Amino acid sequence: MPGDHKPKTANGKIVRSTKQRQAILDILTKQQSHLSAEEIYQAVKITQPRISLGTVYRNLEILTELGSIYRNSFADGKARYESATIGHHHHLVCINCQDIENLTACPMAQDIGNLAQSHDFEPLEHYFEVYGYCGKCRRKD
Amino acid sequence: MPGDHKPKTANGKIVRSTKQRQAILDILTKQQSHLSAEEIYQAVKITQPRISLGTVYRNLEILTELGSIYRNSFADGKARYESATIGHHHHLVCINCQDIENLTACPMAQDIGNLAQSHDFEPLEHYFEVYGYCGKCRRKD
DNA sequence: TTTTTTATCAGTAATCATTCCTATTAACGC
DNA sequence: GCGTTAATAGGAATGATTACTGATAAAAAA
Ligand SMILES: [Mn+2]
Ligand SMILES: [Mn+2]
Ligand SMILES: [Zn+2]
Ligand SMILES: [Zn+2]
Repeated sequence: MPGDHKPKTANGKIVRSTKQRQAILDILTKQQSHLSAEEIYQAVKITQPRISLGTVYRNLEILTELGSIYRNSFADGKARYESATIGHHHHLVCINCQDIENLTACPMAQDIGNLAQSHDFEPLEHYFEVYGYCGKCRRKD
Repeated sequence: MPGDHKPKTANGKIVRSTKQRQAILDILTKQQSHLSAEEIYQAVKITQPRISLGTVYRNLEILTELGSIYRNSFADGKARYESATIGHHHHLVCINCQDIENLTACPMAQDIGNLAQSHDFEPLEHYFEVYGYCGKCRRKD
């Protein structure tokens, strides 16, 4: 089958299937939340007690490159990961309870998508995050 | 004059006027670029040779709180600061030459602004960044 | 002006997320 | 199974940011 290659990363190396990488992907697929590297590390240790934090970081990078997961960096300066099965979306972040809600609407689908022409810019990726108070926290105040 | 208060931070402390803080604000006002804390530190050392990096960080936090400057955290995980005199805007980031261009258009001014109602969410701040290739780098390729 | 108060300072240590290093392990094509 | 080499565990190193501490200097009070 021409064109049917093994998955490769940007550096050209063939990506092997390992228990550690599969366990990380499983957690993100089942939990459908926005987990930090440390949180993923704690969760995956249940089934893979000997896994190291470095392995978690390396696999999160590979899985992001493969398009299996999304990496999002939020205002607190730490990255959070989620399964890509849900598809492209954005985020509403509560500054009180830290809860992160997905937002299906995308600004690039609107007139802002025209910025490429007017600014001579070729967009590849984009991020849109809204910070504020979620319904629960608003009612507590 | 009722209502004419001294500037205060969130914790209620009066904000004093110091050479160090003024020098940091001057650099961001004159350069009108997106500088990291380290870059600001190097620039301010010219006029304030004894300033410390900790002082730079503390003042960037205070100036952000006062609304005099904007803090933006980009995908590389480090914060960059700019004068707030230009007003609210967003960013086009070139992934080749790292140049950051301002984008006046704002997604919140479009239909996405309605998300507050449909998601029971009270938006306070938001960030929109587009990553891709600027005109210069696109023509080199 | 002189004194008092205390926000801010310089210097430095500590923290936190992330990346790098190296010897060892294990996936997978043959 | 065997050999190649991607991937791993463990730990050290890095880089950005924050916290601590005694000294300094803006405001405020006297
Ligand atoms: Mn999400
Ligand atoms: Mn800007
Ligand atoms: Zn989008
Ligand atoms: Zn906006």
